[in-house]
Amino acid sequence: MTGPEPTDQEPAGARGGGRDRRPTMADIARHVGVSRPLVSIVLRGAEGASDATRQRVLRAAAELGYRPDSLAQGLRSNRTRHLGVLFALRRPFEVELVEQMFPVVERLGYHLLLGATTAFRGQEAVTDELLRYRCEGLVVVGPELDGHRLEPVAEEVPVVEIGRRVTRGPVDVVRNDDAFGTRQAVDHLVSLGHRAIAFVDGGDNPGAEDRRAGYAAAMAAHGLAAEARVVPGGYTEDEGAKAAGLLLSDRLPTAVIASNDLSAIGLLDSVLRAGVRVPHELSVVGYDDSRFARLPGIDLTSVRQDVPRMAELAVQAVVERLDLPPREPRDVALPPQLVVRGTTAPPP
Amino acid sequence: MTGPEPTDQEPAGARGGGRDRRPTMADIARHVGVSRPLVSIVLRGAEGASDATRQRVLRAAAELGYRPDSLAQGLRSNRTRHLGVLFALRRPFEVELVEQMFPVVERLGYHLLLGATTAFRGQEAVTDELLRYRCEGLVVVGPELDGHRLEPVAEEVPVVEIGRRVTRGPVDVVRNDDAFGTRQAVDHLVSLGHRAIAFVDGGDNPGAEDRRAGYAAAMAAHGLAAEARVVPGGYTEDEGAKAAGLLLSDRLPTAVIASNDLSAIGLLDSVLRAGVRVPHELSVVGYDDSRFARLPGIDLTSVRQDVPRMAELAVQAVVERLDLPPREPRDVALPPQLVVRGTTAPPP
DNA sequence: TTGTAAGCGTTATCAC
DNA sequence: GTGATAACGCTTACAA
Repeated sequence: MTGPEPTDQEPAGARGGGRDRRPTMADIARHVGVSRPLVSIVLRGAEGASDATRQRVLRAAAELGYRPDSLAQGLRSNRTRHLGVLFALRRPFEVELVEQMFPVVERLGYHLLLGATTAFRGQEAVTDELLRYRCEGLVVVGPELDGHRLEPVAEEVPVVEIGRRVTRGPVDVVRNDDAFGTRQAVDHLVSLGHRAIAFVDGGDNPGAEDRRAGYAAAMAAHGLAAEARVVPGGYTEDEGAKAAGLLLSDRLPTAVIASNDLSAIGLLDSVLRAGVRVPHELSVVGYDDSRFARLPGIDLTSVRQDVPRMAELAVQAVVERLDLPPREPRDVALPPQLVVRGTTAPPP
Repeated sequence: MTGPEPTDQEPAGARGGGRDRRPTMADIARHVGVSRPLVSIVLRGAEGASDATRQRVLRAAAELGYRPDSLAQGLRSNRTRHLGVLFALRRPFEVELVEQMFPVVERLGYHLLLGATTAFRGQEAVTDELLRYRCEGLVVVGPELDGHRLEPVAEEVPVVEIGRRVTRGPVDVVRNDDAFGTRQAVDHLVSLGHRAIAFVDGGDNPGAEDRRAGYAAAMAAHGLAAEARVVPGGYTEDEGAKAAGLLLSDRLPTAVIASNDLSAIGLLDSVLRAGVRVPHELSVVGYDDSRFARLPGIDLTSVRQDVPRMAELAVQAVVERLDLPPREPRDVALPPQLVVRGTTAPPP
């Protein structure tokens, strides 16, 4: 701890010269002349209060500027109605997924607590923080393969994984059919006349394994097993650029499928700088159909995942486990869709 | 409420067949054979416990898998040590800023509570949620101009605005010197030989007003007031594209400064599709130096804000108001820096 | 319909 | 150094 010594006293700031503490239900009760529980009933919208008192209580609450205390509510009722979501702030795909969760969570009567992993905080620390806040369920976007083990967490609260299954036990999984995605990419390229189609691997990132398998299977299905070529890579621009280096230094295929958009973009950059014309001499396909893929100047052919649907299914799965009796773990794989843009064309 | 009727009962899920409730301090106390407050002392690392009991308590806590309850802690101690941050999940610039806040907040002994505004939840709703959770301070990134009024909030907790001042009262502001940023852009273009330099406006978005003013002032300073031309726009790709339409349908300048990167990218797309060569026939400058600007295929000359420094200053300002006696509101404007890339060149 | 009593898990205050 | 007791703000019983 290098900063100012944290004092355990009441914070001084903002209370510019003896401001009142924030009003509680007791204040409202006193103000109206009823008991505290009655105020609670009214503010929760529960049954058991006359319309007359209801009016008076609500009026007083508004007057006093009352705001419910989520801490006290959660503590006492043993029900926070909060769902935690673990995701990486740097991954546009995951951020988009989280954004789509809000309306779903709201509709089911819950709230979303964001657990963002960053360069400074791994999945384990963030999970712990969410659980301290008594999240009732957890959605893990892009769970780490060798990282934090979620099994013990899944014993405590319902857990849903998005992107791939990493955890054994009663954990639901929502993902897209990654193998089908790369198969569509291969089909598309083959239909354009390509045969020498390389694949930039995604390492141990979410979905990467299936994308690789789908590529291999599709190549084999087209009788191109001998042409199949997997280059090591990852989900970042740097790794895509490195993969490009490997391809350039050896023999160049007529088409490359990258295991995600960022990697495709890094690869694009490298080959373009090396003087390779895209799509004239080399076709490139990405995966995710992220915001980047749609950018002018990139205009990347890519495989789109159904993000809103994934968000909806994931949240629903957690809530079901919360509100309904236990059931078998579910594993949903949504069909992705190839979006053809400017980086694919017939081979030279 | 259209979803399943929220039951107020205890959640059924995950407790697969009578799982134990999570252990509390009382459990540890019983396990070790000491009083509950003593356990509290040990776990908080406070003084007043012998090394012997300290060991035993810590061991028992680990054994039982104890996890502190933030709700109860916050409620009782009246000190959550949580700082809320309001930001838009869709704005890469704001996300980056938030990411940089984590280590700072941590270092000062606080935690960050993310309040993401989305298409579905505006600043007002999110602020309310953060305050219900007893955030002790609030960082507002890119405060809305005509939106939610923060004055009453600032009465309750310290508030810092990032990007521009919107709120009167004891609110600190951290921003970049937007006028200086666009001035650098103009200087750069003029030094390349440009005279017909247009500006795509940012509407009422954070910083837009000062960027426009800086543009106008710089043009005047170069004796180019007559050449100055402000086209209506915004901070999105769409608005940039629309602005491009306006420029194309009239007379094309030799250079354009867009009020942010996304708008510049939308503009780029439109002019490129119209057959205009960049930077040969038209130079383009953005603002923010976002991840997009650095992408190959975009390679946008842009104005960089010092994001980590802004994050640090903002957090420090809130914590100061929390821990230190009241002081005058502070308004810091950091100097941005022009980053020259491939979209600017001498005029034809 | 309303009020009383108790308790959620923790920390603060006091005795011993 | 340690333990009993009260309290944070709210909800859940149950009694009136």
